[in-house]
Amino acid sequence: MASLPPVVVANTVKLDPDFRKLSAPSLLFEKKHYSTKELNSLGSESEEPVSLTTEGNGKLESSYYVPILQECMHKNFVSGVESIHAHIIKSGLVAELFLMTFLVNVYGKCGRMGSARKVFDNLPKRNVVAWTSLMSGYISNSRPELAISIFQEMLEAGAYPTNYTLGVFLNACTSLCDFDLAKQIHGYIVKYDLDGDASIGNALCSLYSKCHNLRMAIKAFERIEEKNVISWTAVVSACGANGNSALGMDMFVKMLVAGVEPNGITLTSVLSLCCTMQALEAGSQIHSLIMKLGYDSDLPLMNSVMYLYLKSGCISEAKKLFDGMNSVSLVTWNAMIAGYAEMISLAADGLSAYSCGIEALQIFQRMNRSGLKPDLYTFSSLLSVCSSLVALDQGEQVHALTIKTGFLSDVVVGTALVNMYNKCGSINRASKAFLEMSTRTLISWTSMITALAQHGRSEQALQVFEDMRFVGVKPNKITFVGVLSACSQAGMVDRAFAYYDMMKNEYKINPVMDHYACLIDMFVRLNQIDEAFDFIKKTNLIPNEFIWSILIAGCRSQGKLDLAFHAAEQLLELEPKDSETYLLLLNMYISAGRWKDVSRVRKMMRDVDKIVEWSWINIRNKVHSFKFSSKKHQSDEVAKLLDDLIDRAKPFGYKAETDMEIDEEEKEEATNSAAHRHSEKLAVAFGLINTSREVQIRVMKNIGMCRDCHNFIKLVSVLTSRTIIIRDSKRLHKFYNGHCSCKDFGGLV
DNA sequence: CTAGGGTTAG
Repeated sequence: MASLPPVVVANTVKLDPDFRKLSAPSLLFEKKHYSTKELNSLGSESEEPVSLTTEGNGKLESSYYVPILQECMHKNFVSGVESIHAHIIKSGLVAELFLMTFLVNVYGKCGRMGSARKVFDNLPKRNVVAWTSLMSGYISNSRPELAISIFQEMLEAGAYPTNYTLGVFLNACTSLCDFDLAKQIHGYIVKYDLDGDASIGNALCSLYSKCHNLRMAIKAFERIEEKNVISWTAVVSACGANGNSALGMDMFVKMLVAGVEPNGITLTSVLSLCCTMQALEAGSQIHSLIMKLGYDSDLPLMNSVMYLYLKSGCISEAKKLFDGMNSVSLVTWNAMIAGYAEMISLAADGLSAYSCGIEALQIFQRMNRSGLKPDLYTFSSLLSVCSSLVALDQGEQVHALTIKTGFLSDVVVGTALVNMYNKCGSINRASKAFLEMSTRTLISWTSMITALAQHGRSEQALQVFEDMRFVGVKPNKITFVGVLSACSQAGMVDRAFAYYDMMKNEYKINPVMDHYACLIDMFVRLNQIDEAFDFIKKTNLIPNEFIWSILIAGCRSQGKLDLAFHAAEQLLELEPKDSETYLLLLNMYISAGRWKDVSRVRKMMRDVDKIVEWSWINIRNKVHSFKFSSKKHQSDEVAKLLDDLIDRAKPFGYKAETDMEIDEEEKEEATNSAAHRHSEKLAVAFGLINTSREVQIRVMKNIGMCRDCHNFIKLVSVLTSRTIIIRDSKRLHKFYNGHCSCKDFGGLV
């Protein structure tokens, strides 16, 4: 459905400017509550709903059916609705306008638009509420374009829209992101001064929220004369959706002060704010409020509470909620899987990260056994877990499942697949997954560009970037990080600056630290340290920790130690929060024998959380983890293989460097066993022993690799003729035939 | 009777 011609609304069809008078009377019937048992008995064939019949000739009036239908709708009990519909026909009530109009609404809410349309077509008399219900049904069943054409049909039939109809129409525009169409109606609304109405104002608020105009969304909210709970909810979620959670919280507090009681939907929106703000304290207060207001059986709401606890690391709280739910939905399972997937990156050490990932995969298996079918959210979380664990085998299984369930064609799933293969070190399969996608978003393109750049395929990365521009997709700042890092890897200075200018001038994107880091990294790779410092001076750049680390690595590999120590002092002044940074400095001072500085850095390190070094390797669906350990703690087989490899590496010029983080008294032992101690060496050796020749070794490490291990693994790839992939906290290293895909500039410690 | 919500890839 293309956009509505502008004349239709404003001129051709006459609208009653005072249509607020036309709005329907309020609810005529009191709500009545039925137990689940009663409702279930309605669905069964054998039992007649005689219990509902009271007196007279056994004929029910339409007023009996409305609250029951409402209850069925609320519980999404579709067969109950159908059963009641059958009774309505039997009772000869099909001519009851109010009842049949309500049924249109109920069928729409239950996702049965075919039935809704049938009831609508057989209405004794069409009315604006039925038209509006039909529109609303199509919107909530993901066919907003049909809502627009129903609106046109309605106008052509000569019916007047009400404030509700215009609100619903705006919602259709919001779902379609058809802001031009919305503008036409908005013009009409402004002309007749209708934006003080809640139905219209609420819809305007959501509309502006969807087009990322928070200022206008708030303005629309403020213009509503009688703000109701929906208005407040709309503005709270508008703040959340546009990255201003704190303002959303303020709004929620204002709502409470104004004496408007939040409902389940409001509380869900507020919890989502707590989630993004990591506000566990506020979140648990909301949890109490939920219990107090009696919303503790609202499943979507409890899903949000559970997700907040998961994201805040309160696993036991989340599990308690999960186990306490008497029914769970797909969203519940998805939230659990996503929660554990998220925890991987927050985990303090390798082992707990790994167990979070395994937990996520096991939850998925339990979900499968419970008979629920996964959806795109399930798949994107699962693929992210496989990426984090560098679990190619499991990733392939998930890939197979996406084909089986038909979700492979989903753009989010396709992109997640590209990332999974990339992070598992298989750029070829990542490219294949990308090429097989039927539609691609900016994020898909950016993922592919970044993946190619990470694997050192700069020309291909830039080609994909040009293809992306050719098909009319507008790059953003993250795309340019990928582009600039491709140029940096290949040392293409001219092209790097051409793209840098393109970013600033053609796309009006202001450079951020990551862009500067790429350019500085490029100079460093070309051994142009002075140019790097010139660039910093020229742009008045205040380097961050990451940029200083790049500069230090460059100075060291060029033997410009004075400059390296100068940079190191600058870095120390930033008081890094990251113990890896201190390790780099410590390592430098140790190798220079500057023991005074060593103890100074050690003192500073005490205030920083110490990182435990971990590596793990996934072999035949089983994960083996290794930590920094001395020779006597290793298995004989691993120690023997490492000894052998070190001996064979020596003729190629390998010399074990002094270990980095050791105590003075350990210094003596360290020199001899340094090469044995780092976890990635142990994991690689274990992998070599336990896999066949054609299998690639995939190791994951929680902090950056050191230079010694990097040199050593390069030689191992020659000595054993194997491909070895190590993904550390900074990047992916793919070792093959004595070379690494990072071209030795992986920000090595 | 018609409006507002949760899990989402770089």
